[in-house]
Amino acid sequence: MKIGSASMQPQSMVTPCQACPLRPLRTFREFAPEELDFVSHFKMGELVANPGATILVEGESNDHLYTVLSGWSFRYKILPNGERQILNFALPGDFLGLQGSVFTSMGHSVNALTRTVLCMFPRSKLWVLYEKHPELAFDITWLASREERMIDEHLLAVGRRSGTERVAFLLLSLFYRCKHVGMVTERRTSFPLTQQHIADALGLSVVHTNKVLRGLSDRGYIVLRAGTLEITNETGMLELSQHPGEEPRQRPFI
Amino acid sequence: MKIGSASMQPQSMVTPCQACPLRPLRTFREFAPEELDFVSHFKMGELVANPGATILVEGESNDHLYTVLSGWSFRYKILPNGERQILNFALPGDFLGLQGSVFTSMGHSVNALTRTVLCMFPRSKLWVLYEKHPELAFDITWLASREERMIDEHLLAVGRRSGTERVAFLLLSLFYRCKHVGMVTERRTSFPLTQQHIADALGLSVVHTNKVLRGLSDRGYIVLRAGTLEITNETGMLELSQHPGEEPRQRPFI
DNA sequence: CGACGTGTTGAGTGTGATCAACATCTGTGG
DNA sequence: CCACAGATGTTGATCACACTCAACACGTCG
Repeated sequence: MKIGSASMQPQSMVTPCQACPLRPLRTFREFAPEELDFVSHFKMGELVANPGATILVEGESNDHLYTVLSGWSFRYKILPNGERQILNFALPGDFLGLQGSVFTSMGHSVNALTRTVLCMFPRSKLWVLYEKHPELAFDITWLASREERMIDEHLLAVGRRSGTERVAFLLLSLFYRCKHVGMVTERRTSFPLTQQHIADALGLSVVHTNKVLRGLSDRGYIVLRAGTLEITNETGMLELSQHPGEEPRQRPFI
Repeated sequence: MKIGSASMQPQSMVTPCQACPLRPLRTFREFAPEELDFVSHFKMGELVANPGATILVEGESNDHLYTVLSGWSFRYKILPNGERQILNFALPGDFLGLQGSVFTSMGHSVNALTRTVLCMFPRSKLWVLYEKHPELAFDITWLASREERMIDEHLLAVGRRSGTERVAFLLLSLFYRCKHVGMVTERRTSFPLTQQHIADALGLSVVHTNKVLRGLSDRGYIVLRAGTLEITNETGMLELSQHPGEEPRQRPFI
């Protein structure tokens, strides 16, 4: 596997928070002018991670927090015997690296799936944020709670759903998340996961994952090819996977 | 199943925060006098939940936050088809109900396993905490991150470990958590879970869980009976389950 | 061109599920 | 005091979902 690299962009080249392409989306909450002002100073630059690049490493401490600006990445853990469990995927607007700022080290690693651009915030200023901007501190708690909720759902899927249900569940969840950040047009979204990623997220083997995907395609639920996912039978997918439905709207982000 | 009840105790009957039985434990961080003062006003009373009683309900909003003072409880989700997935267990010092205060509703339910006493905090004052006590706000974020870390570990276990490994992993994790809050004497701790609980936490059937437990007993790893768990071969358990070892020291609590 | 990552399919196997029966123990009511 | 119901634990027999192994197709890239 070719491991991509990650590089830091100087402040001058980055998109200023005032022109953030995500904030206008209906999904994200409004910012008061002074909040926007603080965040734009909080942001120290951007990190560009190429496909396959490692953004955060389990066991290491990290001096930065990140918000995904564009691209796909994923959080995962590795067992001593080499087995990988993908814990969650990160899409634009998602927050990464909190554990490494709050504890002495990260409990998981993060890799880029596609070229990923992340806003970098210095851990050293996190405390100022908590002191001076309780609303933003609250937002961080909110985001941590949302992450917890997503893992809870994921754990329920892995623990108590069959292979087919799991795959349908994951695809639907990711589809809805893409939709909320404007990445879906006409029931379709770009979808950079390999079958290995799906398998590692769901606790299945690649071979079985392949057969399940084939089954879903054959029955007309989805079309998955060339890095694109199309949900051709949303109702069917909802029933099949016992999915709770789309995540409600409006959320904060930093 | 006999469903227990939960009842609120008037302020006068409760243990004051100044005399909190948990705070002196080495596991928990020190409090500045003004923090202790705030928290003692933040605490509005205690909730006593009998075994089997429901403390929090998925889908409902809740006006209170809780810290477990004594007893065992567990967080879980139920699938439409009735399957239950236990997400985590809560021990003394653990924080509950954040989701219901931060979102409009809880994403999971919480039930008492034994008689459980919880400190109640009003959601309405959470905002004051964020404004006036950024250190405590940070502690809440810390606790949310810790919960996330525990679920990550749990997800890794359910997704990528075998039945035996999973059971060993869960027992060891709970054992270490008990140890940190002073519930272990001589490699033993009280252990109120039924095999059904273990199965529902690990995504296994009760029957298989029973056989696995038997196997662990027969091979001398554990002794589990009459509500007591003894780890008779800790090294063996660590190897078998590929467990990362005891959680590091000092943590905050509210 | 070959190497490698990815996807596909078939054959055989096994871990863990399901079904079923029974043993304990508890609390409840007759 | 005993009979009974219900929750829990135990064990064996059978079954199936998902795993492993294996081979091959296809694309991209050096």
